[in-house]
Amino acid sequence: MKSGKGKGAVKNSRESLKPVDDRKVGKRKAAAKPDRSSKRKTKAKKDPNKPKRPPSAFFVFLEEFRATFKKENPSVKAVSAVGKAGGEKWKSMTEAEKAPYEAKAAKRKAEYEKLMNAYNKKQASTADDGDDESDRSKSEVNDEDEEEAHQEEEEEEEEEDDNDDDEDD
DNA sequence: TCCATGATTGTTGCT
DNA sequence: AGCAACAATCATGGA
Repeated sequence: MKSGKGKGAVKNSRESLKPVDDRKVGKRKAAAKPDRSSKRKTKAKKDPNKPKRPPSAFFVFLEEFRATFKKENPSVKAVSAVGKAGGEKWKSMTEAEKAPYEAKAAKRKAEYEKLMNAYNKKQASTADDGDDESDRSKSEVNDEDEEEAHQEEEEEEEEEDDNDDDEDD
């Protein structure tokens, strides 16, 4: 299935020349904030209900990749090893392969929005703390009754039509 | 003892 | 419209 659907777009994705762009990010990790008060993750204020960001397709793929990678490399210890390997492979994968991951990521995002809604409500409900009143928008949610339409399964299966006579790069 | 960092890319949120 | 920070992971190091 490696051929998959060339789609003609396969010609590109040759940026493998450079393992990493100049992004380097340097300090993108977690806002080096000398706030030891926080338990973990450097930040993470005291928002128990604050939904974390939905994992991108790459992260979804990474979750599975980590298992596989570790399985083949049980000796691996550095997280960067999986990150590099995963990133490299991710770039190697075609959009068709990333599609299922993106689909899951998209779903994850939908849940995130839902959680965000509930979180907003909670915030509005407990808008008691006087930490900062600057944030007054709050979205003005519709008070009570928010439970509705939870399970919204919409599996849009992307049929993978294998075009064998596709040119393999 | 315990938190932060490292490395990947994507996505979200704020300005 | 663009930039910045954060999402998981896990061993290791620094304080």
